Amino acid sequence: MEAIGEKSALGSLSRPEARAEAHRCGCKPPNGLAAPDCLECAIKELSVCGALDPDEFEALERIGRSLCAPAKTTLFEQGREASFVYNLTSGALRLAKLLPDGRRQVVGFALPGDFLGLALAPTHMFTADAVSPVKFCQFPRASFSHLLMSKPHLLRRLMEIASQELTLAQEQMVVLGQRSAEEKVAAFLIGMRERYARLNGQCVYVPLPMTRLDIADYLGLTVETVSRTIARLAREKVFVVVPEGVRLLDVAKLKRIAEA
Amino acid sequence: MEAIGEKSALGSLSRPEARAEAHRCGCKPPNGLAAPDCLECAIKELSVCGALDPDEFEALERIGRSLCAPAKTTLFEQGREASFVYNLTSGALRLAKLLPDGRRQVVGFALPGDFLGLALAPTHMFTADAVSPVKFCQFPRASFSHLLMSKPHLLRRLMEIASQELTLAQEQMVVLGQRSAEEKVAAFLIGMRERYARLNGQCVYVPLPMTRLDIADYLGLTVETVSRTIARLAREKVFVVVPEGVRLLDVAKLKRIAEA
DNA sequence: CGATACTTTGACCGCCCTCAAGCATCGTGG
DNA sequence: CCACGATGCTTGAGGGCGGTCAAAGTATCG
Repeated sequence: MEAIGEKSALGSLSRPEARAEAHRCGCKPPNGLAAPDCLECAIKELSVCGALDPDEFEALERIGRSLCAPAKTTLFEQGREASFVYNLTSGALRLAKLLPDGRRQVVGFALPGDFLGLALAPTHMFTADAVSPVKFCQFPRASFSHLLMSKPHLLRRLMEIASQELTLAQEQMVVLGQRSAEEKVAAFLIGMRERYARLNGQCVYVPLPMTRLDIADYLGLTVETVSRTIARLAREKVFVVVPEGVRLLDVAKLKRIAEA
Repeated sequence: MEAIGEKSALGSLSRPEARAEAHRCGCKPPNGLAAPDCLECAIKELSVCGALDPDEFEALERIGRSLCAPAKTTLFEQGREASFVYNLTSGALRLAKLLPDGRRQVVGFALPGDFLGLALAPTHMFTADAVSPVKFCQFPRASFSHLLMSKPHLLRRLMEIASQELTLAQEQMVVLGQRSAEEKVAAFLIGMRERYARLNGQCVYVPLPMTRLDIADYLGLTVETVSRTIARLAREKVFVVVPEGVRLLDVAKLKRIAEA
């Protein structure tokens, strides 16, 4: 998985295949290379940007760029220098840590509004791959860090997001450490539903842009167990499996399993 | 487990047994009820306070109190209102989340220098119990939060700690999700060793103030498995079990197992 | 259409959990 | 001082959940 454009205008984007991002992700201008239009941004209230004044938006727009990329693009890789911080505006990312022997732990999925770069570390702590076509804003880490110190509002907001993220990580520890396969899958689906509900409103359709393997590596299970568990829950009429997701039939039952 | 002194000068400390904290924890004045002496604090460089100027120390001292408590004291409980934030200066705490059916996930152990209250949430996300006699500083959450906004240095430092904590939580997800029992125990011991090394300097003796059950609930295992795994590693001469901890014999081997 | 990646299903097995019992340590009270 | 109960730790025997291995089915894309 070589990194193309490490020194290109795109930053450290890379893809296993190659080229032709422009028409594949449908961005105009090609690759969506443009200053972000923060005031028009659909998810700004749900994101870091939510805490900003109009003049602060301008400061952000000046240092940032709006980009897009097709599925399977690697935004950045674990261990590499963290040159940028990111804000996802559309699509979904898989955030994963790789072990030397090939095992993988997915530490989260980023959805629109999510901020990447909370770690403030000089290198990335995990790899971020697009599991669907994505749009996102990209800010040079140094500029962003500098902006932080002059805008206590922004820093405070980032701190709130970091602590929210920490709380979520601790919830996930409970899932990984204490729950059965069925409980894990149920908790995952309820979690995804709630996250999409904040974006699109409550809905019985839960999108699952990631693969079964991604889910398995997120829950500390194998693909087979995830597949079997989903199949069983579908057989028990808790939901039906539809392309790219599930349609919930018995939300109460799913919640009961998840919160067991 | 009733909370004594919810409205007392001590804040929300509670213990299953009762009274007599003064001589049992050996604090003078009784209960260690005193303004903290931040400038004299042994672990200030390793803690939040590390980022402060002398005048900022004074501000902290004004709003805070130095306290101590014997083992098994509950500093605060999951779900209760978070009236205070804390800074541990001595001893160790178990931070745990309880499931409705009695299962428990230990989300971490606090050691001297660790800050509690990063979540910035109105209620506590986990229960904090002393696993050994502890000394700590306590700050009213509102005053502390207010101080934060007037001291960008302090906020920035807290943000760094939060992101460090988040990174650690993601590491722990890898341990919980991907590693075998033996790898979990090894990773735990290496982790504890490193944390104590920052406090006391590198040393082959690793203190384990918590019980086997605490370790098990931290690693997503059972007591029996933890006990058996420790016994096996001891049999293989990786370490010897000593009161309140282990003495490492083969650090390299332990690291090899942990990082597998 | 053929290649590739993803998903599902089945059969088997092993790691870790469960259940049970014995042992060590410690604080308490007679 | 020792008896005791409580708490924590260890060890053994057996079973089950989820992992492993294998193969077939399905969708996607060049």
